[in-house]
Formats: sequence, structure tokens, C-alpha cells
Amino acid sequence: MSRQGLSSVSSSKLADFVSVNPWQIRKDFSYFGDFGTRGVGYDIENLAKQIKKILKLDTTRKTALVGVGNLGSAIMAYTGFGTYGFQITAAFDNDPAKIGRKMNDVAVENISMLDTLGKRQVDMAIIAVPEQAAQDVADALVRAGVKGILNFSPRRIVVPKKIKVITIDIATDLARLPYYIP
Amino acid sequence: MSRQGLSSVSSSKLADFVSVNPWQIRKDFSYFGDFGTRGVGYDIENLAKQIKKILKLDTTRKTALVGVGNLGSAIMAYTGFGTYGFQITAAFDNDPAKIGRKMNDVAVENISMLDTLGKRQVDMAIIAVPEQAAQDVADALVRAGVKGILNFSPRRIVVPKKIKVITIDIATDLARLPYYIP
DNA sequence: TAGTGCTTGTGAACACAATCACAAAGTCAT
DNA sequence: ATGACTTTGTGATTGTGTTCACAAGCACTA
Ligand SMILES: NC(=O)c1ccc[n+]([C@@H]2O[C@H](COP(=O)([O-])OP(=O)(O)OC[C@H]3O[C@@H](n4cnc5c(N)ncnc54)[C@H](O)[C@@H]3O)[C@@H](O)[C@H]2O)c1
Ligand SMILES: NC(=O)c1ccc[n+]([C@@H]2O[C@H](COP(=O)([O-])OP(=O)(O)OC[C@H]3O[C@@H](n4cnc5c(N)ncnc54)[C@H](O)[C@@H]3O)[C@@H](O)[C@H]2O)c1
Repeated sequence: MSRQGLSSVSSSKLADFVSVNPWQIRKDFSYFGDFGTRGVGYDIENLAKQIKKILKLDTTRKTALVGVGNLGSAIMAYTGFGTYGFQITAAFDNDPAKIGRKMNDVAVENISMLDTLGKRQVDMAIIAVPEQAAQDVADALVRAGVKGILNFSPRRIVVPKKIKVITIDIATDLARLPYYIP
Repeated sequence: MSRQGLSSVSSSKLADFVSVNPWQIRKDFSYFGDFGTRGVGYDIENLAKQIKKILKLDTTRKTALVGVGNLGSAIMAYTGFGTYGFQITAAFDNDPAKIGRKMNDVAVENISMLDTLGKRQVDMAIIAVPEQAAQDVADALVRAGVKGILNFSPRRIVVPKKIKVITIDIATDLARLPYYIP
């Protein structure tokens, strides 16, 4: 909306957009503060800024990728992370054939260099290695000071409580579809 | 557990495994029927069968892939869909250079062949095309009789109410991490 | 068969989230 | 300045899902 030159938006416009009720929008916003102006609506620029602040998306963050295989290569090629201020600034693999290859200005490093992440201010990582290796990689990432992990392997990985792990299992997501198919 | 030769399991074992309370497990199961035996627990084989039935995962299903680019190639190479009885039996692209290429015994077809899916008993599809093309592809899939769509493009796609769409936006999932990082 | 030890299944109590209805606060035209 | 019109913010209400506590049921032993 900001890009379209609009300056303010009402709760019912927002509600239509995400298919919920206007009062749900207003109630949710009100838990965090008074963002709107009565009779007018919400200032788009300011609203976006406030939401980014609440979700801690108001700073750019460096992210590492571990495992540059089929999925890892796709992720390295993906440009959509910039939307939220993320940069993939490091990639690691244990396959000598892949180490040194460059994609999107990032060179693939040897997995043994993982412990340099702390010094490089990288605090998030994406795991895209075979599931047998996932736990070992997670342990190494935690030792390197990473605070958040996006895990694509279909395996529960165990980390200290302070570390947040989000697991995406594409097969499980696909498995949600049949329930809705007659 | 079945593979490990175990025959029955208690609600508290299951609860530990997925990090919830035992009574939550029992309550949820009880909404669908009496699966367990008091004093013993749940028969693993039967429990798995019942859950598969509830989630409609008790039949094998054919799935089509549209868009054999970076992400699409990774998905075609992925073997994890078999767990839930899914088979990727068709793949489509509009790039002549990709049409005809074979991966995992599936040949990439011209996107114009999409309307043959109905006759081939394919009722689910995965969209992995650029976001500008996502809506057009979705429309074509619906016309071809597909009932469920897994959408990887970061775009809201509009379909008839009868059709179920699940959208996975990897960047948005990654964007959930900073909130938990101090 | 009676007793002991487990584990399930579930009504009741509770906590939380969604919904409603409306006062408060702004805009705009006259 | 006033009145008509919008739109927000929120206490009160309703609805839904989670948690609790315990009776009911089964296995095993003697
Ligand atoms: N491909 C998909 O569409 C898909 C979908 C869902 C989940 N996954 C999961 O994502 C993960 C990766 O899938 P993929 O298809 O890219 O596999 P892949 O085999 O193509 O890639 C794995 C990469 O990890 C590297 N690797 C292996 N062990 C390593 C280690 N100890 N340290 C560093 N690097 C190591 C390999 O050299 C390889 O480059 C798997 O766990 C898979 O189950 C993949
Ligand atoms: N690569 C990632 O890691 C990643 C992550 C999240 C989301 N996505 C999304 O997934 C989608 C695909 O990403 P990608 O990186 O594989 O892109 P890509 O450009 O590598 O692949 C897109 C493929 O779709 C084909 N295509 C284009 N228009 C088509 C049409 N009308 N009909 C049929 N095929 C068509 C192209 O020929 C190409 O092979 C994009 O929407 C992207 O935003 C990708």
C-alpha cells in the first residue's frame, strides 16, 4: 500500500485483505498500543514501522546456510529474504566439490569454519543437510553462538532452551491437504 | 516405534515425545473414538492406522509439480513424500530447455499439458513458479480438476472455496525467528 | 476371586481468545 | 461553531480449547 502511494488504511480494509474481521484487527493492535487515528484509520508508514518493531524485524540480520545441496542451492538463489531485512552472508558444506563455489556473491566454506560465525555477527542459521547430520550441525551452530535456527530436515533437533528452532517439513505440510479433499 | 518392535505406548510416552501433557493427548484422541486399552496404553499399529484414517492419509495420492526451477528441482529430488503415501507423478514447466528432462523417473512436460491431470487421477499439486505466474498456474490447476494446492510463491492466490490452498513462505517462516532472539 | 497397580476416558472447572456493541475522538461541509 | 459521518479503542460477553481430577477398566499375582 505504501508503494502504491496510499497514506492511511482502515481496520476493515486490512481485515478484508487477510480475511478476518475488522474488530479482530483493532483488538490485536490495541494490545500493543494506539496506532490509529479515530475517523481516519492507521497511518500506513507508521503502522508498518510499529509492527516491524514488535516482531523485531527493524534491524537487518545476518544468516548462515548449512548444506548447499538441492534445497540449499535453491535457498541461496532465493532473493525473497531481503523483504524482512535478512542477508545470507555465509554458506557451509562438507563436500570438497562444493567448497569454494560462489553463488550470489557468497562463497561456500568448509563446515569446519562454522565456529567463526560468532565473530561475524551471524545469529541465525538455516539447516539443509541430510537428516542424519542435522543434530551435529545444530550442536555446532549453537556452539558458534547462533540464537535461532530454521530447520528443513524432517527430524526433531534438540537444542538448549534459549535457542529457538523452527522446523519446516514440506512433506508434513503437503500431508495436510488430503484432509480437505473429498 | 513400530519399526523398533514396540507394540503399545502410553499417553505420557507420546506426550513426552511431542512435548505436551498426557491429558491433552488422551482428550484429543477421545474426540475421535476409544483407541486405547485401560491399564495398557495404545496399540501402536492400530493407533497409526486410525490417525492415518482421520487425516485421510490412508490412500496413496498422486501429486503434480509445476515449475522445475531451483526449488522445483529440489522438490523433485526429494524422497520424503513417500512417508505419507505421496507420489510425484507429473512435472510441468514452460521453459523449452527443461521440457523433456527426466528426474526420478518423471519427465518434465509442457505446461500446456496441464489439463490432462484430471484423467490421470492427480488431485494435488505443488506450485513452484515465479510469483507473477502463480495465479495463472493456480487457475489452470483448478480447471484441470486439482483439489489441493501447496503454494511456495509468496503471493496470496485466489481459488474457489472448494479448493484448499496451503502457502509456505520460507522468508516469512525465517522472519519468526528474530522475535525470540534477544 | 480378590487385591494391587496402571492407564484410559471424560465431565467439570478453568483460562484464554474471539466477538460484540458503543463511547470517544477525529474529519469535513456549511 | 455545529452537526453528520467515520473510524478507533475497549469493557463486557460469548465461545472454544485446555487442564484437572477421578471413576472405570484391564493386567497381573497369589
Ligand atoms: N529437497 C527438498 O525438496 C527437501 C524438502 C524437504 C526437506 N528436505 C530436507 O532438507 C535436507 C536437504 O535436502 P537436499 O535435497 O538439499 O539434500 P542434498 O543431499 O541434496 O544436500 C545435502 C547437502 O548437505 C551436505 N552435507 C552433508 N553432511 C554435511 C555435514 N555434516 N555438514 C555440512 N554439510 C553436509 C552435502 O554435501 C549436500 O551438499 C534434508 O534433510 C532433506 O530431508 C529437502
Ligand atoms: N528458491 C527458494 O528457495 C524459494 C524459497 C521460497 C519461495 N520461493 C518461491 O518459489 C518459486 C520458485 O522459486 P525458484 O527459485 O525455483 O524460481 P526459478 O526461477 O528457479 O524457477 C521457476 C520455474 O518456473 C518456470 N516457469 C515460469 N513461468 C512458468 C509458467 N507460467 N508455467 C510453468 N512454468 C513456469 C520457469 O521456467 C522456472 O523453471 C518462486 O515463486 C519463489 O518466490 C523460492
